[in-house]
Amino acid sequence: MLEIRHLRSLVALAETGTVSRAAERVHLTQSALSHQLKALESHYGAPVVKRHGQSVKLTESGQRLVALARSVMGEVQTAERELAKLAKTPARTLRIALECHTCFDWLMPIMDVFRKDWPEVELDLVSGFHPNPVAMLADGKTDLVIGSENKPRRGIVFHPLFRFEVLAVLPTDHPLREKRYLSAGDFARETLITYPVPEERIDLIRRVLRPAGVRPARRTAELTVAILQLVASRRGVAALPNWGIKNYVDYKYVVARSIGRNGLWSNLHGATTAEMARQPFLRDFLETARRECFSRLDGVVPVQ
Amino acid sequence: MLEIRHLRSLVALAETGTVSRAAERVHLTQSALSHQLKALESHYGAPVVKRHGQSVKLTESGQRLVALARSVMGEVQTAERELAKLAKTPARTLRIALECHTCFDWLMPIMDVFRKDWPEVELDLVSGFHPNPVAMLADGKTDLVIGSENKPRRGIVFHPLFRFEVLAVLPTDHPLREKRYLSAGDFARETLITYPVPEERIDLIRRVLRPAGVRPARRTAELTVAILQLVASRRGVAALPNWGIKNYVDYKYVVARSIGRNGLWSNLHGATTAEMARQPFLRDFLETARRECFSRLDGVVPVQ
DNA sequence: GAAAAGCATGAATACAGTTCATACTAGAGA
DNA sequence: TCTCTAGTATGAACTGTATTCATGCTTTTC
Repeated sequence: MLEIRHLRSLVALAETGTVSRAAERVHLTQSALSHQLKALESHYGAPVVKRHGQSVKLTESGQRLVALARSVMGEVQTAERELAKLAKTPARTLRIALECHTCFDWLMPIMDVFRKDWPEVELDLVSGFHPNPVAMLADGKTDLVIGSENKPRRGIVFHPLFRFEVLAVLPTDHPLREKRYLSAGDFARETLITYPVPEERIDLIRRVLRPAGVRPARRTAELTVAILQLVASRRGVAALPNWGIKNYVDYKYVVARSIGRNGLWSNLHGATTAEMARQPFLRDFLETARRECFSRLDGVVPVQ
Repeated sequence: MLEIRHLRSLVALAETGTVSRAAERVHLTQSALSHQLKALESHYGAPVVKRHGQSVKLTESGQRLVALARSVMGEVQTAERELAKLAKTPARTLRIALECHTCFDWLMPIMDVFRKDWPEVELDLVSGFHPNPVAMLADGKTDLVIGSENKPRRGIVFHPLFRFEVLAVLPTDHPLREKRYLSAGDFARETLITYPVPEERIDLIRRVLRPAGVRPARRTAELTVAILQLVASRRGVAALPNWGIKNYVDYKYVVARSIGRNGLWSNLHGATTAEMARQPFLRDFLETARRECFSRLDGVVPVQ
């Protein structure tokens, strides 16, 4: 029997193009989603997806179901917004903690969009540095943590947001600009300008430099613009998300290069308690974030 | 998390007005539906139904959900019809066996409506008398049995259709017409005109006359009009569904009286195998039948 | 020709939803 | 006012379905 959960899965499948990623999106294992698809196919007596090399493609039946799903999910969303207003719970708050500094940049416009749909939900940013933001969820200190950490933990749900490339940012006249991509060794004699957070929070250090035994000098700045200003004035190099520096690169204020042959990619997640994950307004927030980020930010792709 | 099954339950609740009957409609126990409602209410933080004496009324939230449900179920239905056409299964057949003779009268127009939505489904009427029609389901001799029998049986699902009153039909000048309602004893000296089926299939005999030890003379006729013609010409009395004789009573061809103080009521069900019950076209057929009967037939009420 | 990434599938498992048993409440009828 | 009936609520036990786990197979990539 067709249920809304099947529709959700199908939409995720249509949007990600593979069973595994779709499964992650709807918090299932690849296996579970595979079984689900099989059940649907035997129920309707028609294939829903077609193997197509590595990925899967929706058949005509599948597309019809996705169309249904989109429409139904839209209606459900609208209805749930209205129900939330009718609910007895008076003022609700969504407290958001950020693990990554740059996220401020895209979060603000998304909060504005969200406020239109859910005026009765109070939005708060939990500021300051926190050694273990995810633990704050369990402690009830925050409701949503946005970051890249993704180690499974009892009672905590990770919602994939998007995937982006971390680029090395150089002064326009820096000699390394000649290389197509930078390697760990290239940073050895540079000063690395970062946000004021511990080393293990900086992808470049944790995933590239430290494994290669490279420890460049470090200097910190609070704001993205401040970091870029330091780079432009040749005080060092930085590693920042592609979407965060696009404008500065376009205007030739700085130049950007990939880190490593395939680039250094990072996945952004939203973490919540299992209970919060059930709240319609939270689901809506995450969906808004994904949708808006894909359309606003350049170089952002679905989580892999 | 909201699922389509919740929406189905809510529609049933809105249409029947009580939890018990709604539960029967969606093949659940009263308890299960009660739990379901509670879960919905705690999920949305708002009551969905309000106790209102014997029955229950939907709250504003409940009504909003029912509106959602109606819309979603309509879309699902449309989509499933289209999927059925895309399915590999070539020609499918719905074989209908009737336990009650009069049912021909309302079934024909419903089959016409159904054919428009599901042109690819072949409709067959399984004719002739069958001692145990429900057993034919298990034997694969038929797909749907319409009748009043309702004893639970492994693998067989009973879908409530509607409830109607069986009225005594008398010649216009019969002395019993003076009574507001007839009792078992009143039939003692009458000839009872029935369809040619065994006694236990005739509600009046099984539920009223036999318990009272009354055994009137019997005479049979195949068609409803033939029975009415016999009654009108004073060859005996009959017991027929209210909706089947309305026109004849309105034109004073015969008169009708209740049987017993509260009338003799009968529930009509459609029985299928559990597997067939899952088929979208079958669900659609039953829904069409219910909808059309309620709007076409006078004196028809939901199953109690 | 490995290695990696992805899907399918049978068996084991977990959990949500259902049933069971029972209590409770409102109304109808004596 | 008391009893009876028809309806709903609820906790505990259970069951069946959906999910995960473990694994094998296929395609792509280097």
